Amino acid sequence: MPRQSNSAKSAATAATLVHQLRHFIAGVILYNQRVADQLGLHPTDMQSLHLLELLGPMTPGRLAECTGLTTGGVTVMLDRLEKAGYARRERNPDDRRSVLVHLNTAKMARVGEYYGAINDQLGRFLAAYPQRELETVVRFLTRINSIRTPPIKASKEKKP
Amino acid sequence: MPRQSNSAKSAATAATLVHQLRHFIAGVILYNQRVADQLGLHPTDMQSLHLLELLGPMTPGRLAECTGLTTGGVTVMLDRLEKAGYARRERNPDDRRSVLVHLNTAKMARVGEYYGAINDQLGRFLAAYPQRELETVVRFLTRINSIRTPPIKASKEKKP
DNA sequence: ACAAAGTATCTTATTCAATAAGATAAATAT
DNA sequence: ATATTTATCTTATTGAATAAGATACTTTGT
Repeated sequence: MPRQSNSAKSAATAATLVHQLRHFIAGVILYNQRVADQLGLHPTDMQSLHLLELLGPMTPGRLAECTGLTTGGVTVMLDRLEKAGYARRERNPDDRRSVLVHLNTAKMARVGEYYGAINDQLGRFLAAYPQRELETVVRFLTRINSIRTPPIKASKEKKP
Repeated sequence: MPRQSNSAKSAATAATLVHQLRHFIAGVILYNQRVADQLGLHPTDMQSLHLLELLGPMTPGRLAECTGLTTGGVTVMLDRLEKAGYARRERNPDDRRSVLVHLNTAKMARVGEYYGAINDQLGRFLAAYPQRELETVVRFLTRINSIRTPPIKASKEKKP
């Protein structure tokens, strides 16, 4: 067997990494879908709840950007989430045209229970994992998250 | 500042990791949504294309399991994908009730172009990354992917 | 200070993906 | 052989998301 050059080896590692990452993502998307189903929500709703948890209260407009929905779509989604008690609109002190979406933390705790099984498994997995390696992974993720995501236009191709 | 115990430190690392992971996932979901938009597809369609790429040809039934759709939903999605030339149904040699969904690789290459920008960035990022650390990350992802995902029922809560 | 332009959200009519329930056909079990 | 199970498809229906435009507030330019 011919020995690999360092760069070939590194390319192979990168390819494996991408592959494992894609598997991971596919699994997460399916899991989210299942949880959403259980809660009577849509993947889009789940995504919004996650975003609000991660980034804190934000305007419907920003939520539209972060979910890829139109602002009209966000309006009806918020009506839905508000009616079901997941979130509420509060006036934005900085701009009276605007509104801030806040989560209902009690309700979110209930949502969290649906992630309980996977959280437990993940918790045990991580607790048993070598600290040094976890730190390496954290660094990796943090850096990858800081990559400015790319020049994708938010809108559809127009036919000319 | 009080010094942290090792287990406290490890718990903190785990929490950071989960947080970064959630950010990563939210970003990926948004990106997928954007690409789907561009292609005139739905997130569900994208997910199916990804699954078929990752796992190879499979039956509509398995696709239903992996996407969380009903089999009827898969049927119409496949009609859609087939009409648009992304995939085709071929008879399953092992079971004549059944069918295998194959991707159109030429068309998938075109889909890949929409991931071009991010792939380039990711490629450069990974090429510049220390090989040892990438290997650590690959190991991490591989193990996390092998965790048998959890006891979530595929169906909605019934009201009793 | 005022009008014009810009921005943020909401409204409404419409479209079409997804579901639910059941039909069809083939495989497996009794 | 017949019954049961499994795999996909069909059809009617629902409702999420869009597109286009309305409303309300802010900012900018004169």
